[in-house]
Amino acid sequence: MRIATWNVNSVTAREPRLLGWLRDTAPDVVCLQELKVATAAFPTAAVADLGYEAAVHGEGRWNGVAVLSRVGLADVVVGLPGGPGFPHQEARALAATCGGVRVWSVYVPNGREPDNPHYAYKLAWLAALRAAVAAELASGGPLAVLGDFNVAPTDADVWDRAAFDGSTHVTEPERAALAALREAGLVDVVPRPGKGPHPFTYWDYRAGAFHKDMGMRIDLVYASQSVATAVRDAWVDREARKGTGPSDHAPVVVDLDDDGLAAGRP
DNA sequence: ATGTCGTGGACGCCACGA
Repeated sequence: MRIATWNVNSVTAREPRLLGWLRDTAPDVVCLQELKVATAAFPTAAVADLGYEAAVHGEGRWNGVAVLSRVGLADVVVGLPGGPGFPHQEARALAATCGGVRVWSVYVPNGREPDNPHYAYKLAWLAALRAAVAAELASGGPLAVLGDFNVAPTDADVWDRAAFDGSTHVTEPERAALAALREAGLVDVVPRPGKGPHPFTYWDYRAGAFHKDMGMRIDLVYASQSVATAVRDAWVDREARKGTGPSDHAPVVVDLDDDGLAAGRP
């Protein structure tokens, strides 16, 4: 089974590239973030033509998450149970069971600046995610949380640590929130590097950041032990960041061994 | 370091978020 995550930065603007990427990459399950469309405006028919069912949680101008699957899509939960609002609940999480794996698509709040109320919201949101994940892990089934976490887990996950002094994405409390997810039972499935030493997944549109590899690894795959042990390969699809009209994020693709996955099921 | 995107409101640009 091939699973992936991609922050598309507007599914409307990215629709041609998304459809082409689905054809070329043929993932079984894809988690999408930053749809920037209302649920009704998601290109459901276009992805259905490629064989994908879609569970969509949109909200207009910002946010928005989805799970696309061609291996079944059941028990959809929209939103983060017990999650905080800013001030209202935003479209930042959606869960579904696909091919026997519980899959979450998450778009963690950005945080803006460490002294911004959005930063406290980010930490509260991550705490709620941990609680929701712990509840899911109690069932013992395979689980994978994929998405834009807006946190670089280590200093090696940003192009220049010094450039992030005083910024979000690298602070100790944000990293502690990721550590808490790992302590709850999830494993950070780190993709192998592409060009350059770091498996970055995001590069700013400005200043030629992509070509200078001034990136960050903030799109993460956090998998339960049974899923992590089934990982055959994981990589960043840098091709999707190239050319005309890319998202500022590249997809992360993970191949799972189906036998290993089956063996890990209770 | 802040150079670019994307969106939507009232435009032919601006504010905002990332």
